[in-house]
Amino acid sequence: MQYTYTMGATRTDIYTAEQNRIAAIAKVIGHPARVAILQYLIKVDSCICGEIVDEIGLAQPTISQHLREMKQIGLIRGEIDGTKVCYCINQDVYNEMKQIFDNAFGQKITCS
Amino acid sequence: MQYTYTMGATRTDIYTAEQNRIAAIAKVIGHPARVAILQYLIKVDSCICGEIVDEIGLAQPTISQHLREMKQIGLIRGEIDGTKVCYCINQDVYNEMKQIFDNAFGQKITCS
DNA sequence: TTACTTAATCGTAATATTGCAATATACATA
DNA sequence: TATGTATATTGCAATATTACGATTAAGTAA
Repeated sequence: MQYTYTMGATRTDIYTAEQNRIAAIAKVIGHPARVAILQYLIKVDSCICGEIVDEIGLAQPTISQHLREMKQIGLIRGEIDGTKVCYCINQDVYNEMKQIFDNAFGQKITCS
Repeated sequence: MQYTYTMGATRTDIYTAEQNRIAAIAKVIGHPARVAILQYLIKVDSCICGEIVDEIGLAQPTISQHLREMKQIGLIRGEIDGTKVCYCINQDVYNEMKQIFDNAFGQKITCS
């Protein structure tokens, strides 16, 4: 027998592109380290990777990994400046994220 | 040497309660099946578990598992009605979720 | 009581995520 | 060139998540 799914992995094939996109963005926010990074970037506008490492309190490779995930969905951008990398929020994707929770789910209906 | 972390698990201890709460809510939205369930519940207002199973296209135990996660953060409620369970959105937590992405991250600043 | 319906739970297999040490890379400086 | 600085990558250990078959539990109906 052939399976239409892969054991353990999310079945992205049975959802719409919008549902997968919403989930991908929410998933990135779904870790407190990345919430903290996002809040910090909002506060300071832009900063180098080392500042984020100091701010959050995780090891440098762990922060680097979280930053990569945030970059992959386009939520932040990293600009190389010598040996340093300056990170800032990508306004377009940040706004997309906000729109999702404003509009994508529509207005709330009363629960009976 | 003693470690202050548990290998593989998220270090919730180094974040604020708000950061952990935001992450917990976003994490639940961070799977397309749960996005689809939420959208469906918004559309039909309330329905029994079996309808969700038919709608989404995952096995019944898998849907049951997703529903439990949504219940755990309070996003939905399940009311037993005979052999059936009627699910609906919990307006309070739904609004909290929306507030988070309206207010918690503040207004966007321009990226240099 | 027996059979059916509905949904939750258990058990399991597989992938995904989290975290860090060690290392690699790339630039800067002496 | 050699040393230092800053960040990314690799490798690994451990936990977490996803998915489903089998079973259980609880109500309903014959």
